[in-house]
Amino acid sequence: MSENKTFYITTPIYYPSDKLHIGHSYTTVACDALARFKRMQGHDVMFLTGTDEHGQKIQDKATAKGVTPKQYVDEIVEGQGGVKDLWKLLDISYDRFIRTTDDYHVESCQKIFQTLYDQGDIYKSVYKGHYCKPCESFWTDSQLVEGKCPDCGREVYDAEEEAYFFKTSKYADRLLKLYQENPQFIQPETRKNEMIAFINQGLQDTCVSRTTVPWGIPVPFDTKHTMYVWVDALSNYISALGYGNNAYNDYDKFWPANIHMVGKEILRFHTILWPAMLMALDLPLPDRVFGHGWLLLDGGKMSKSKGNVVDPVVLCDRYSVDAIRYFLLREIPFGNDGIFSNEALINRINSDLANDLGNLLSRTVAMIEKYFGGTLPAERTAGEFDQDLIDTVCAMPAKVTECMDNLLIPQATQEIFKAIQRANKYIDETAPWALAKDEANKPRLAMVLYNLCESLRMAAILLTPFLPSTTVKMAEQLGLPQDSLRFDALTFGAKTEYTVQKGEALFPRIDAAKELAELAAEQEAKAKAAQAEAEKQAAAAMAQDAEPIEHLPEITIDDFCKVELRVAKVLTCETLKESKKLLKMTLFDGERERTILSGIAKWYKPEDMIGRNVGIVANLAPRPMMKGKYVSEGMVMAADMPDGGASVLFFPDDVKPGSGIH
RNA sequence: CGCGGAGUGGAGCAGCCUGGUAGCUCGUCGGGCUCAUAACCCGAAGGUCGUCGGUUCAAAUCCGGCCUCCGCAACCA
Repeated sequence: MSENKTFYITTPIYYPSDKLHIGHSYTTVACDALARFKRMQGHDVMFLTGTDEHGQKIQDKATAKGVTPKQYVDEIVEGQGGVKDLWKLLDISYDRFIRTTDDYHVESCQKIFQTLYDQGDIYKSVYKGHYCKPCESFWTDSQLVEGKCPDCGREVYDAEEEAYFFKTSKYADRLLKLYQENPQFIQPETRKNEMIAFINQGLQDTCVSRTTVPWGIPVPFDTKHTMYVWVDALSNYISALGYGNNAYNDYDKFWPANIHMVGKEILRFHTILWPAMLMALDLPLPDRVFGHGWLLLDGGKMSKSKGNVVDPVVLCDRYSVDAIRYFLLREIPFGNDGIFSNEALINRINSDLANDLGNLLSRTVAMIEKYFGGTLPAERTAGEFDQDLIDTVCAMPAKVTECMDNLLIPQATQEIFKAIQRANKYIDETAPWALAKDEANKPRLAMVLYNLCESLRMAAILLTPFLPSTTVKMAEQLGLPQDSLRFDALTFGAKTEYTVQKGEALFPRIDAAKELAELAAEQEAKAKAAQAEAEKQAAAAMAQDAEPIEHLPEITIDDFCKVELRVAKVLTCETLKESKKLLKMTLFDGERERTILSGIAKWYKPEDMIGRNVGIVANLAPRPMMKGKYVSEGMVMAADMPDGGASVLFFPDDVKPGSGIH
């Protein structure tokens, strides 16, 4: 049992409504490092990733593009630069890739749905919500923005829809017991409290079908319904092993999963709904669910309109795949959010990869070539400082393993770099260049360089799960056979002969100032392009949405001249106790002061108005307002805004009050 | 008072459970070295640990009040 233990790790299945970004890459790279590490430890690993391809949004996107939903997701998943290409680029060693549109998955889902229905865990009821007709979408109370449709901002009305529900509430007690008996089930710990609190609030049953979204797996016994997200998405973790289908036959071998790695936003579904579903199916539960943090940007979240979406492909082209992998694995703290910035990225690459690791290899190999023509002689003499280096390097495997077992990925990388730094210090302590001056010191010099080679070899083995292509280059330069990067070779002294060959720098040092300037320029160009695109789309949307304007009958120039439009300067402006809508202003119209009351108090404060030039209708008959308390002598010109607000027409300060407007 | 988390030298974090000279990485400054990718090594400066109060011989650490920031609050694909 200890031999060939299995290890099953999953990423979330990603929603391919658009290109994946650096956040998705983070999750996947983290799983990849864990999977590779476990494989090297000798575990029989199943590393699953995939895509969640149903739902309204994909249907909409496909329609907009004029293709079928399946064609749309095929392109994003399998097409050029798609999801699979991205994982290839990032050296993701997944064993299986599941698409929720795969036939075998559909088959499994339908069986699971049917089973749950037959045993009464899924039942038919009515889903109450708010419906937006133009968007054809249901919304819950909490989704509404100021009581209106979050997509289009229009009015919604209460509506009911027939739907199937899963009895989540039935499993509340068993879930709480699960958390209590398996403290490691939810990680990190702080999230666990959130989940417990959530359950204690009282669980409601989960809506698991829709009649309004055709792009989904049909409910087998009631085909006007399609499955709504959860059964479809979550069951991928077992359908991919062959549960409920004949495509695979690995369920008994790999289930239950050792780790479901998920983003913190979907942790709840994986720690409440998913175990509840498994309980209902009477299946074993996964060992743990890890909710990792997000990769945030300097200025907040990534958003397309800001033009600051970080594209992993661009970064890999620029800095190499392993540099990006390393940054992601090293920089995001355990379970917390991390911040992505170009500066942090460049600093991390320079200080750890270029200065410490790359330079250590470079100086070691260079010295062996320079002093021994590339091959270390067998005659070597131990000496001062050796033991401390060897102790540090030998302690490294156990420390790294412990970190990885506890999912402390950044700490694991740190342990390796501690040894690398110790090796750099060792060079300073032993000063090989001084030894080289005297032929008598050659055996000592050989030992110093040998110890460095062994340190580098050990580090390379342990770095392989994190930096798979870099360690191959290291092995080449150190003259190690291709298959020597194995955990069973993690013994100091296991390799005795070294013939090295200098190669290119592992990670060329980046000129940070120059690079940042270039990136800033690119970023600006992108933001501009994004803005232009957004404006274009907004204009198109406006044209499409434009409601017919009610035109007034045509008038002559004489009619127009009857209206006296003038510029006036606001002298005073105050709010009125009696009215929330009105601002009372006195204005200078070029010859006298006049009072105007204007219904703009909701959108303008007095200080916004005072001293500004506005356009007024000057010959409007004075009108008593507020029951005759005030008389308004004219009208301030303003445009109607879509939200019902007003935008006042201001003139530049150098326009003389009293100027006519035509 | 809805639930929960966080506030530590310029930046990012650890330490808090199990009170007892405040630690790490980056940055800054000074020095050393020259094998190496202007890299490496050593040293220094810099923090009354958000705030007020309490417990204690002793509090970043335990307890309470307050301020600030951030997650979650139900179906979001």
